[in-house]
Amino acid sequence: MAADRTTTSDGNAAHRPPSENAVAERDESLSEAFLGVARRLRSLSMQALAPWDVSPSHARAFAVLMRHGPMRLSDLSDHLRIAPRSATEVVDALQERGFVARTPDPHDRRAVVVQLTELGRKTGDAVRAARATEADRFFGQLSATDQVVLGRILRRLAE
Amino acid sequence: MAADRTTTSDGNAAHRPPSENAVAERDESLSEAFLGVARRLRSLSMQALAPWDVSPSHARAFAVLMRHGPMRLSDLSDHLRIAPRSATEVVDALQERGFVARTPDPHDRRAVVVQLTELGRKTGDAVRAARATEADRFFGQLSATDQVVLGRILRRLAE
DNA sequence: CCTCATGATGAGGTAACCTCAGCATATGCG
DNA sequence: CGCATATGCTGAGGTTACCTCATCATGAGG
Repeated sequence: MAADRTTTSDGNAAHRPPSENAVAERDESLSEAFLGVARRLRSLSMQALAPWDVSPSHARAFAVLMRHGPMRLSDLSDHLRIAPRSATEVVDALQERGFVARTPDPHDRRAVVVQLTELGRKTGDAVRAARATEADRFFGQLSATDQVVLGRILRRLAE
Repeated sequence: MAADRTTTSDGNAAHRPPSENAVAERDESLSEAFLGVARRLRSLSMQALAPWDVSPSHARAFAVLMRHGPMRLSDLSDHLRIAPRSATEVVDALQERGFVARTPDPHDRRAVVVQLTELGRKTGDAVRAARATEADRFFGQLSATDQVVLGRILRRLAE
């Protein structure tokens, strides 16, 4: 079903148009606020990546593969911090779209090495650019200092 | 299926135990870092709320109803910033567990008013406490100043 | 050699959303 | 008043992004 974008007409919901009047809470807990912003960010990312039929989690895999080159599926799952089974799914999606190829690991016949195809590299660059632009728009609402601070805070919260 | 917690044994994954060695990226983009932290936060929240068989999104609805009292389903969806259809689902779940009741709106026979039951109020308090504790543990990694700053940043990013 | 660990994947499940249709009721207007 | 249109909720069905458990092949150690 690869690039079957029958349902990708306008993506899904893009951003919330529930009833015009976004009442929304003012006094949320930090957790709620954080999750809320994350939801919004994910939605915007999906929009930004839609032209390549790529989702945020696909983009994460792209980033890892572009940064570190070919690697075993299990290594990819470690980098992404997801279960190996879930990495299989991401790779399936990327492979369907022709962005990566599975090749057997010469040192371990159980293992599979995932690597970007030529198309994958090109698309990966475009995706990276799109994400950067999108992030600029989103986090650009903050002062430069706040962006730095946020980065530091996030790094700490990620353990 | 209400409180069918057959699959709720240990929740799901709680936190990532993919392969011991969490390689994980160091130089992520702000977006990736943000989404990553959100994923972790959601997972921790789910654990914290599991004893009441309540999910993070249910907890959000709880919070709104406790803060503003009974309201129409569509108003709830506005507060939660989700589509009305999605609010129906949240209310279904809460009703199955006996936490809320649907009553007809006396002024508009199409509308449904959602309100907490006695059990809902009690559970809501417990849930609120649990969330607070959990948030303290999570955001407690940050200095008091950073927590304030983060709050401000989030509020801005939420528009 | 035989047991046990490990890599990937099939099967099936959850959470949290969404859209589109359809139905009932409300409402404005000629 | 009568009807077209708008609004409120929900059934049906779909997506993303994860997960566990079971299975199968292969690697490694005693």
